[in-house]
Amino acid sequence: MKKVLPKQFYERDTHIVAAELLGKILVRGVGDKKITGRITEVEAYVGEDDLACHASKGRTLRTEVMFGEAGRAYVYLIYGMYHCLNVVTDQKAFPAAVLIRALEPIEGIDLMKNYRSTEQLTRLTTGPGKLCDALAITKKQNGVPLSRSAGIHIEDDDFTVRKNDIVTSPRIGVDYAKHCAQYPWRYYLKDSKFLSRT
DNA sequence: ACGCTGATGAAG
DNA sequence: TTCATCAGCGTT
Repeated sequence: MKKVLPKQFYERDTHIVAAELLGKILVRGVGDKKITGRITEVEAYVGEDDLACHASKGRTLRTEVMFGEAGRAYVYLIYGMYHCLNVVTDQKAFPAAVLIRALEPIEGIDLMKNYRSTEQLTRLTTGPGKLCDALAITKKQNGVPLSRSAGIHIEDDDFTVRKNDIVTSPRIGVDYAKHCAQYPWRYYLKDSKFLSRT
């Protein structure tokens, strides 16, 4: 039975949310079309003390969403050309989020191929920038509560993920974050063919 | 190994 | 107001 993850799901410790998001379905509604994929890889960004987290710069226009309510989308532009999708976690006023890094495509694959301009299934959603391309996610979605009406939400379809299926590693692309760079805060499904490059 | 690209925050 | 930096990707 599919059910939309409620706000309470996100209002918990970021690492628990991150691990539990693996295997869930990211659902994107664009017009009357639907694009979905199973989450295979995520990263946790936790608080102002985490030097890899944008919130370590303090509360600014950009990081405002992370300081707000859980269960909202935090979308930003990186390297001038790619968008990244995060979901805000934990309590209000504590800035934290989970970056969605990779998906296994399920529905709307032809649409994803169009958005991405490639035919290869494994190149559609295997990276945070790629999956935003494939699902047509931009800063227009920044700050929206994850819900059906917003055109973006996450569902539980009772897919089972065992503890042994989850692997952790240091986060990608955060070498600048000093001691925080080695925190094993990347979570992914061990046997998935749909992961970002290592 | 490198260039693309523009928002962001820090420096001045 | 400029400047270096960046939670990535594709091509070389």
